[in-house]
Amino acid sequence: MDHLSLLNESQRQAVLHKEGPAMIIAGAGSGKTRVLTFRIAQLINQGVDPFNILALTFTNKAAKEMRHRIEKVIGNEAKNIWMGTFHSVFSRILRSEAEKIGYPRSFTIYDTDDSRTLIRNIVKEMNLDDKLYKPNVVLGRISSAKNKLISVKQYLNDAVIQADDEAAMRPKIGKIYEMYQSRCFRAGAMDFDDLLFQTNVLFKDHPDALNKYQNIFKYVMVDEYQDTNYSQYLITRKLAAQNRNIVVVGDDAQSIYAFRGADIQNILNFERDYPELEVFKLEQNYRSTKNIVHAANSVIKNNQAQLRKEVFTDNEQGPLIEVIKANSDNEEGKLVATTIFEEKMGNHFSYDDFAILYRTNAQSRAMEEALRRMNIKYKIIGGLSFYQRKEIKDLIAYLRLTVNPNDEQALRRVINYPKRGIGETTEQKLFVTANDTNHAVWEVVMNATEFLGNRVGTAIENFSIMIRDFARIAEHSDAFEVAKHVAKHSGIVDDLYQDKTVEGLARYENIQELLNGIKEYVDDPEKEDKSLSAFLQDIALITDADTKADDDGEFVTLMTIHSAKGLEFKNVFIVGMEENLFPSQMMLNSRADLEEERRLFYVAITRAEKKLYLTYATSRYQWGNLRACEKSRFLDEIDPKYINFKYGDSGASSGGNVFDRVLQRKSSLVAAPPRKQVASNYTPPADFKASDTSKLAAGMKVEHPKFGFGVVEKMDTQGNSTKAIINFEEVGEKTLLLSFAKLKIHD
DNA sequence: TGGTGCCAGATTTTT
DNA sequence: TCTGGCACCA
Repeated sequence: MDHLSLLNESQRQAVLHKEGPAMIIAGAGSGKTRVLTFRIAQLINQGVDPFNILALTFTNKAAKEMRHRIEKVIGNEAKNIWMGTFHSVFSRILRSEAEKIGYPRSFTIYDTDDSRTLIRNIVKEMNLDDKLYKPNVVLGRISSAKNKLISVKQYLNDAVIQADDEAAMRPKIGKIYEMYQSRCFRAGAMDFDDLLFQTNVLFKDHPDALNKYQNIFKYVMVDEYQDTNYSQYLITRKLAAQNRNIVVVGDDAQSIYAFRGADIQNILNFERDYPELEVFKLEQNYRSTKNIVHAANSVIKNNQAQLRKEVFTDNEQGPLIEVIKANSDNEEGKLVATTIFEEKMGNHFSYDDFAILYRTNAQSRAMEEALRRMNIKYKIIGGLSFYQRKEIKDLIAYLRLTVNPNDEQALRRVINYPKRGIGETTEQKLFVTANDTNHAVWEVVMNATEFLGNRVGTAIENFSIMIRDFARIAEHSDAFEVAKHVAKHSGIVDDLYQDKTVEGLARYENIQELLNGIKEYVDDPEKEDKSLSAFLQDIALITDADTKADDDGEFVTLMTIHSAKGLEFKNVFIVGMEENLFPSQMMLNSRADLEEERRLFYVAITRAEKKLYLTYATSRYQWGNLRACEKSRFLDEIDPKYINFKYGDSGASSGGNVFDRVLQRKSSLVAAPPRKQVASNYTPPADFKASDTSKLAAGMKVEHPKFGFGVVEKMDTQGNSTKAIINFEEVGEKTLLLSFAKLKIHD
């Protein structure tokens, strides 16, 4: 095996480990992914069937990357490995076993927004104080119960939990949990936590199913083990119970998801469950310079709770870590942007070599502005994801309803969008009737005239006829065909045509973009199931962090530290190194919280290969107010011999007093140009009629009911979908999907 | 029923 | 600053 020569001794031992339980403690940058990939390749080379290997990762991205790397070593067989996040692998399994636990095969996956709205509704229906029962608080409580595998029944019967809720003045949470769970069940929906919870239920109540998967997954591997919660821990324990071939990889110093129920206890549980366990420690860092590794070590030393491990490196010393002080968040952005520009020019870096990491998504704004001003291309990972935009959620809601008409949240979302005269009162009546008569809401919807009388009844029944019509199409068409039909006939597109503001145009384009995305999904030869239902399952678990980077051009990457885990960059900026921001003020209440925050800082530092910059500002806008900031305690925890201090240049003018900054802001506000509305002035003529676009070609002049006149620049045909890139007189270049856009050809 | 306008609360991180 | 919820009116 020639690839074994690429490994150091402890890596090699870990790779060669074949049978039995093992734990790999892998320090940051110690070649963990390489060890995992090689081990899988090694197993397959030794005759293990890829279908018998289950590899669980933390993000879809990590899974995809690992698959690629294995493919490089062993070729196409890599496709057959079961690899993915806990959520995606087990939703796939639940999908085929759904009936066993009483859910429909095409169950809906509720995202956090759906869960929150449902809870808000329940709180309202129960006449509880919504100031006390805030959706986020309630959901958090329910979620952590589920992650600890506490069912509704157990929750209600547990004296300690009940006392806890009472002490918090929220005694009704158990009741809400009960309602919430039964509503989800009736809607044929699972939330994120249910995907794990119900997998446990399936394995507990159906030994035959458990047995089946125990026999499939002869070799189980778990990456980022320190971030698993109890529910996940139990799933892996059950799956590995028969063959005991389980290998977990983790680093307690990088545990940053306790807020989501991750429990370091799982590492200790693991040692208890498998006394015959072998432990491998990977301590040599291949990623970063000595300065960075030592600085990271000096930070993590401040944590009391940690497994003993000494990360070291043979890499060069490298430059000192720069600490940069700015007078405001905007100046911080400016300093970061200019530094990136100068470094790139001076050292022949690509923009891909830079990442800006922050604690909260809100901080991206100042950075974006500065980068834009300097014409530096950037890409934001995370934040408000594409699938969270209103118009996208609307169309998705129609699609969800098409697949699963019991989906309550989807129904609420679109029953009166676009407006069809079904108001809030009627909507309430629908749900009350359903509850009173013990019917599914969808039953009531289909027979609305019977329950609610003729006037509104007809409107509702028409709506239901439309949805059933969609469902009929979905039976024999792929996801793209259905989506295209739904976009047109639901009235969403027409509704967006009405809106001529910049935002309106953007929304319209987003719908196009979604359709393009579905088209790509359907054309992807690796996807076996092209049904709408499969597509919906897929996107429910995709986050923005997973979407592939835009192929062309180089970009500076912006993201939260959480999403940066597992990644590495030559140059890293950690911005907003301020008290109450990083560490976050929500994390200052307990030692455990503060230590998690410190581990987060450790993760951030160890993303850097060559050079690390830490920046902070002495004032910052928050909720529209300027606030003074103090530099983070974390800066003082780094051994100063690894640091070089630098100050923002504009400090000389005024000393950076907060009040001066206010004045400066005010004057710059006055000077700022008025916001412009780049709406198109074009209004389509009353007799606008779309032409047959089958012979459309570059150079032709066209008219679009929303964008006005334009010239076709380029046609782009892929499979049976054709896109036209059109340069419009008023709104510039747009890419339109021909099967969808209404165009009139002028010759 | 639907539109407007005011007020309060939000920012921690993600599957 | 921005958003979403709610009250009030047509």
